[in-house]
Amino acid sequence: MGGVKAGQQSGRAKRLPRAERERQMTDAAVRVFGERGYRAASMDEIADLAGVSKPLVYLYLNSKEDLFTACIRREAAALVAAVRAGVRADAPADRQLWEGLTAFFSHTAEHPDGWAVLHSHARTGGEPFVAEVGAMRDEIVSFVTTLIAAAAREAHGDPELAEREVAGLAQALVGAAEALAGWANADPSVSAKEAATTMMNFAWSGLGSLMDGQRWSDRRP
Amino acid sequence: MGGVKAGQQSGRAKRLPRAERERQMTDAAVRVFGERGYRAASMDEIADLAGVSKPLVYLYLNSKEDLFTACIRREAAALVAAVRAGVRADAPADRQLWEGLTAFFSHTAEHPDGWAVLHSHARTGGEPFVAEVGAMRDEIVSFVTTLIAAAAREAHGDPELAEREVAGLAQALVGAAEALAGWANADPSVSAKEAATTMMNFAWSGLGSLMDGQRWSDRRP
Amino acid sequence: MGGVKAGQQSGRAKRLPRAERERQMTDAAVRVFGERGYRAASMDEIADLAGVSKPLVYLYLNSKEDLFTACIRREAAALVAAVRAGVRADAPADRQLWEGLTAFFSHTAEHPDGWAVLHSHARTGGEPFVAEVGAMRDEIVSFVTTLIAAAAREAHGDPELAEREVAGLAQALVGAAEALAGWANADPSVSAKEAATTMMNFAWSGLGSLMDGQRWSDRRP
Amino acid sequence: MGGVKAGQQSGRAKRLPRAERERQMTDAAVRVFGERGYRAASMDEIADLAGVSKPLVYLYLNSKEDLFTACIRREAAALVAAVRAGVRADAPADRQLWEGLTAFFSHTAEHPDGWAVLHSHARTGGEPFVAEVGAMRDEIVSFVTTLIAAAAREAHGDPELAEREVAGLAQALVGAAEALAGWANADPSVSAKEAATTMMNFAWSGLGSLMDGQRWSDRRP
DNA sequence: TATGAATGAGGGTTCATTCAT
DNA sequence: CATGAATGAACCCTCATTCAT
Repeated sequence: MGGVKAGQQSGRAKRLPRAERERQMTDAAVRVFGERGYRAASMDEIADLAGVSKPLVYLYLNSKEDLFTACIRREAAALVAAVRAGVRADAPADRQLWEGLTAFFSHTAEHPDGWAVLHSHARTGGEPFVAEVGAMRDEIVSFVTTLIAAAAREAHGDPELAEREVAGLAQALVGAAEALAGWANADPSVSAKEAATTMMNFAWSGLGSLMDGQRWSDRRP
Repeated sequence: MGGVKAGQQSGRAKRLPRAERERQMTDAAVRVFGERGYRAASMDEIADLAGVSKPLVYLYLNSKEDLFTACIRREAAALVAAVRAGVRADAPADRQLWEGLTAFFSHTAEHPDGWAVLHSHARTGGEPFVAEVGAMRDEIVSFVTTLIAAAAREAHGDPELAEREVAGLAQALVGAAEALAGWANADPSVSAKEAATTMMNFAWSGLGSLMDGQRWSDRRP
Repeated sequence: MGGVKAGQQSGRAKRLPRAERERQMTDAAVRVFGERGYRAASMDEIADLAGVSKPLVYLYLNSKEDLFTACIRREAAALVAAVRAGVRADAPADRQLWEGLTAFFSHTAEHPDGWAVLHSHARTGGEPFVAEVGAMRDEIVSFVTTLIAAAAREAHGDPELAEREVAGLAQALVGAAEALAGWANADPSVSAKEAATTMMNFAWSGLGSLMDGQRWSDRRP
Repeated sequence: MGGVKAGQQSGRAKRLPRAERERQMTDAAVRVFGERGYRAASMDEIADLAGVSKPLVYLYLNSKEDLFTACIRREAAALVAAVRAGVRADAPADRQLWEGLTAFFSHTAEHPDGWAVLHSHARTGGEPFVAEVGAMRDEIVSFVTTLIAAAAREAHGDPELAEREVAGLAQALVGAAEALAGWANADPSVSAKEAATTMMNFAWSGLGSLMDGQRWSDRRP
């Protein structure tokens, strides 16, 4: 069943500059952490997959915790960069949101292990990792919030959204996107664009209604 | 560091009927699994917190895997029951949805460890556990889907929602609700009703627009 | 694979006189010890197969070691009794030996677990058990020795067998018989009489030659 | 009680090449398995006697089962090699048999733990081990059979031994030899040559009679 | 007579980590 | 730069045995 293939454990590894070796190791680590989770991953498997000996991993990356942190940082940075790169700053806000979502779904689909590290595993490994991934989430939430505010100004001039309301909305939005990412990645026939469009359909008109001052009420007219 | 306080490890545990001991053990297990995750949880800590010796845990619950499965089943059943109990079947669909969401947010807020087991940990522990929570999730998704369909019929007669579209929407909705649960539980000042209302505001009008045939489009008019 | 079927673990066991309960337990113990060996056998399985609770086993048989000892004693006594019963004291010595062998092969074939306890397991469980089964072996060896001596007197008047020589012969004889028992029991088409006849063919003429003073020599004529 | 003296458990073990450490470990394992049996032996004791930590044993030998199998293989190979080395191929068949027996008794006397592993313990540890020793036993039986056949041709031209008869004889012979080995090893005053001679006296003339067509019969003339 | 409830002790196995070369 | 050799600590699990009814 799902297994990580063995690395090239052929004798002595060729000498390489440190930066590249570190990249190899982090690559391997992301794969193993992504497939197994933090606790279930073993440094043995990581070193083996990277094609180096365990002491070298410790020499460069210091400890399992540090290695995992490095994975989180790298994958988070890559995801944020991908989203940023996918957005044209001069486009209208809704278009920017759609582009960002598309980039998000594309990137997570192409880097499932990295996404698993961020989404599934970093949140179950205890405080230090949660904080690490929280930083990225905040960055994305803030980006989305900016877009929503921009859209609100574009379309309505005076958005009647309280700050607390926005916070909840952002959580819901990001959570919905994350769930959709899982769904889209599990079914290869779902493209990133399709997922992004579903999100827009789901969220955009709701946001619009909110900005128009409409609220759902449990008291019927 | 988050820690579970030690149980009464004083001498021999008082004799109790099996059913009650089993409940104690499962209680402890939910707490430890919820705080640490499946792999990081130790049977020693669970036994200690339950105030019994490890062999008794094994005698009654058989293995770590079985114990975790038992936790998942119990917490899933409790959550589903809470949601069902919170809904008045004769209310309008949107009201039912709001009631269900309120019950959902209430229950997860009152049972954070159980919710962590279901939401965070069961999904990272490998196939058997994923299947176990999947069943619950399906049950909830199906419940939500029914409500949406009912609302669509009530309000629009002829919902133009393709099946694939509904699948994506359900994922997004449930994902949003789960994310909101995390947010609401982290901030005690957010009540379950507030979270439910946020969800309704976010989702209900969007669903309405969809049912009216409106779609977001990346081509501007 | 080889497994011991579960006993009647139906609720509370009926009250029985102690002697019979002890027999049930020893029966079960012989079966489990025979199949698994001393260390691998578990008191749980024995109690279960006997259809009683574990404390009762301890109440009657005291400990695992005592229980195993009781098994050895019982099976050894049964085997010796079977061999004695199979021999007519007024027959010629060779006939007596054949009858004894036949009884031996019959009994071991009919009680494979008991035989396994004596032959395979009692000898690997450390000093106390070895001594126990050694007593039986000595008894049989002494019986055989008597027969050989009788035969020698019958046929030759003056047996030229040194005592040490007899000791080695007896070991070889009994070892051969034990090995044949394993062979015969493994193949159901081999009857006890056939095995006994093989033994006689193998051993009797050799003994005869010895008693006639013939010896094998490594110096060729 | 028979005990294995503690190894040098002082601090960190000196660095040694893997092959040598493996040999040390297997040596220790043979001793402990030989004295205690498979189940009763503990990896702790083996590691301690080998003067290394338990993880190293697992790193090199993989598991208790694999370690036991390695012991069986090594001791079986050594025994077979010793017997082969003791036999001059150009000697007459009976002389060859005597030489083989002498080598057999010598080797088992010098390696009592190895012999205990093969004879006593490998046969009670379940299928995998039984198969492993079975191979060796077959090799020896086949060797002996060849010798008997050769002797038969040398002396009698036309041996009238049915195949089934030979099978039984081989079992008896090997069983007798094994029993004699136990007897000889228990009494240090019995030399290997003496044991071998006893076997020849016991078996050779009997075989000769058989090949001459004589059979024991339970019907007296 | 008989048992359900409970445990101390130990066994096999794995893992993150370090030392010495 | 890179590794083979080595381990302390912990974990899951089982077992013989006892206590209280």
